[in-house]
Amino acid sequence: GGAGQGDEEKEEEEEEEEEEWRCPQPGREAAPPAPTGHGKWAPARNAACRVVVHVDLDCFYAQVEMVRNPELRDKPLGVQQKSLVVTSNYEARRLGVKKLMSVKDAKEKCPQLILVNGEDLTPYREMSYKVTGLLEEFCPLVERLGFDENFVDITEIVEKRLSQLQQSGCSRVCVSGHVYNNQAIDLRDTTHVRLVIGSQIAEEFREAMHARLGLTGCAGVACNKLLSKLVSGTFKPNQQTVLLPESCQDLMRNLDHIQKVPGIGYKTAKRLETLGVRSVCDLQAFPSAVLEKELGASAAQRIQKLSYGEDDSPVTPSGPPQSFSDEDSFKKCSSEVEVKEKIEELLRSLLDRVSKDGRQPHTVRLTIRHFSATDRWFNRESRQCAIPPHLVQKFGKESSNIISPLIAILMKLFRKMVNVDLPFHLTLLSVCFSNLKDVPSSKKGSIGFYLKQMPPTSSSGKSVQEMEDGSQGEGSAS
DNA sequence: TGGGGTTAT
DNA sequence: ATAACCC
Repeated sequence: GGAGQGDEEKEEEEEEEEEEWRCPQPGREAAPPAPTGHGKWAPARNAACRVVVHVDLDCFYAQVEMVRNPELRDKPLGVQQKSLVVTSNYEARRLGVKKLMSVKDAKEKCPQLILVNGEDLTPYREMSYKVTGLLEEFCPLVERLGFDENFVDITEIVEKRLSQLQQSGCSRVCVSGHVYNNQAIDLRDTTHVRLVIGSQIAEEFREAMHARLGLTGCAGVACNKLLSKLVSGTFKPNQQTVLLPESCQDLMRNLDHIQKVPGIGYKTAKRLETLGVRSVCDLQAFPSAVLEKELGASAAQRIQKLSYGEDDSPVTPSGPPQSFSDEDSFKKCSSEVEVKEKIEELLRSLLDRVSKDGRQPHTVRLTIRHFSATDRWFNRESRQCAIPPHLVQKFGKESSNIISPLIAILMKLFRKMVNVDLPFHLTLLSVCFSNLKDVPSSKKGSIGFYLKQMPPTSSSGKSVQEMEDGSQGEGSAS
């Protein structure tokens, strides 16, 4: 369904920023009290919609630094990685510090700027997962996007509250926060009602984040991920906005460039420009057949639907991370010894993270970037390989010397990419563990595990022997 | 111009 | 293994 196409007749109602609404008068075209399984005669606008919230933390790294050190609260603050200010707080933004500004420019614009180093992402990563975890307490369908954004599919919570409301005969529902375009709410429209309830839940999310974690952020509420994400940015620090379907086209056409559409990145935007497609309107009106020849049928259909605000992609629960990586960039690295030292440093912190996670990676990858005066991106190369099983087993364990065999593997991967007999000039090294698997429960070979986890079966009661058998290959390292 | 992540091909 | 996308 074209979300914004069906312009049903609806009466104008009085509305303000925070509204109160009465239920439909009995006798007028009242919405049937059917949560989802309505009959075939129900008007199309009563079809159940998804309700998706996009939660977007305000200037995340800077906020985390301010939570860690409240003295920074009211001062202009920037988070620095190498020669860049990657994020700043609103005080600094007021004084002209923009996202991803060079330290040089930022200091010129704002000499009082306080800078903290943010190259170690550990505090941000930890806070990020606290936010996701908090949202997961409300509802299991939480998808992460980067460290500072989450999508939550709250359709089920909304349905539950809707039927509670209907059963209790409650006649008032109040929107929380802004309504995009200041559009009038029609409470006879169950989609409106669902989204209004969604706005209340979004408010609860933000209240919980502030009360429990001290964080502020924006939220957008809409019928799909695309729209919720786009609408969350309409009122910016620490506010929320709900999009009603009738304003969908407005939202999409207000985007000044196609690259603002999430899912249309740098490359496709460039290719579309070649075709003369610059605005969202251009993309909507562009002949599908031509677009499919240029981008392939799949991508073409997907992005053209995106241009109409249509997005049926589900909120996919992220769960634990699929990979752990650690990287470092630098001006120059040109000897094998240097490479080995850098790799070892990356490896140490990675192994720490992996062992805290508890799962075992089965793949390791090394990525490098060669120096290039022009075009700093694109020239990354990587090689990966399976981690030999005998090393995989050593992952959760303390003390075992897993680090030197891993360095050996990574140096082999390095030599697959770089002929060390020739001069080289690297500007980045990255190590990534992936293909993470839960450690098989039959092989959790630590003493502590057996002492604590003795299961109810009688056969496992004689585990003193099993413990010694089972720990032969693994526990011996300690 | 950071230091991360994901999915598709 | 790379290329695209996201932050």
